[in-house]
Amino acid sequence: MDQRVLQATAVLRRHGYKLTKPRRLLLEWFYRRGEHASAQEVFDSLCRQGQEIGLTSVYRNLEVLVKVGLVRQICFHDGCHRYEPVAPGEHHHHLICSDCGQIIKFHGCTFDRELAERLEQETGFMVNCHQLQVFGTCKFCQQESATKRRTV
Amino acid sequence: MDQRVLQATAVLRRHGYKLTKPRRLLLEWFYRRGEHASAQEVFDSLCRQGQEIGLTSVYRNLEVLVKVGLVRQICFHDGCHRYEPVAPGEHHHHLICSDCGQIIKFHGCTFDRELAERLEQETGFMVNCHQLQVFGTCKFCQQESATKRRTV
DNA sequence: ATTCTAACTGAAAATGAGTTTCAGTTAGAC
DNA sequence: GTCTAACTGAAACTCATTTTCAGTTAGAAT
Ligand SMILES: [Mn+2]
Ligand SMILES: [Mn+2]
Ligand SMILES: [Zn+2]
Ligand SMILES: [Zn+2]
Repeated sequence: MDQRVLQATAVLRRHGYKLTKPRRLLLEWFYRRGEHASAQEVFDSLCRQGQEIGLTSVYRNLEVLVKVGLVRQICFHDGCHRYEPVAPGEHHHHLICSDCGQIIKFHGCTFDRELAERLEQETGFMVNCHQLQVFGTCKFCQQESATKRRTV
Repeated sequence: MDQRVLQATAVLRRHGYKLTKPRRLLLEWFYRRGEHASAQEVFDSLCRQGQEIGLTSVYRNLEVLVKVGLVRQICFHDGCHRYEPVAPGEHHHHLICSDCGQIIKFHGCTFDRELAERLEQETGFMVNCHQLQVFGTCKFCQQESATKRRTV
């Protein structure tokens, strides 16, 4: 079994979860396939691979994987939640086109320990993680709307 | 009519929208009531006030207000979209308790023009706005889980 | 290895946020 | 005032996600 899947299994165990077939399939899928997938997309992809898994289990176990910190849930305002594997030591955020929904990831986050500590002191919260979404218009959609303006 | 509603009306007109009763009710509601409300909550609150408006119109016009930039849509991962009025010159983000869902707003964002410009150059996007969510555990939920651990 | 059972699975039904439809109404241009 | 494209709201619909429940399984205990 893949090294990452093995480590993830240990994390599940530590939280009192068994390693079941659906969980293994999800972990393998994320570690070889991808980012920003919806529950339905993961399900469809696994079905196409000929794997046996129920859509209910996909939803249920995505929730488990998010809870133990192996997967991150993100909202891109496109009608469903999307998921991506958490890679230790890696940190990125997303640039989203408000017109077409295209998603680009980027590095170089400006959220720092200083701000986190200030928030903890001022609010009593214990800060755990953060998500940043930058919205804009992609190159293609900019041209698109420029063309339309000229034509009208 | 309230000054802010009047200004907002001008924005709507500029974008080719009429000022209808539902739109006026929504604007008035946001400018005197609040932040982080779901469509259903705005609807319920207006009904309790004895106002006549359909839930369909609430959804439809929240979309319009977001499109013209008078209202912001945010996802707090609690099952529905939430909305808050955009106040020019004001800029804040949110600290969310992963346990109980409590939302605290904070100022002092570290997203800067420099990062925005770097993204624009590297991706060709035109950056418009951004949202930052910081997740953690609130004071109450920290105690809660400490107590539970001791009791078990 | 066999037994045991709490955790787990998946099909089907239910839920609920949000959207679409459509017949009637209205803002506001002329 | 007249006219009509934009708008409204009730009802029907969509579809992501959750719940239910009868049957299965991981893995702890013996
Ligand atoms: Mn990503
Ligand atoms: Mn806010
Ligand atoms: Zn960051
Ligand atoms: Zn900011």
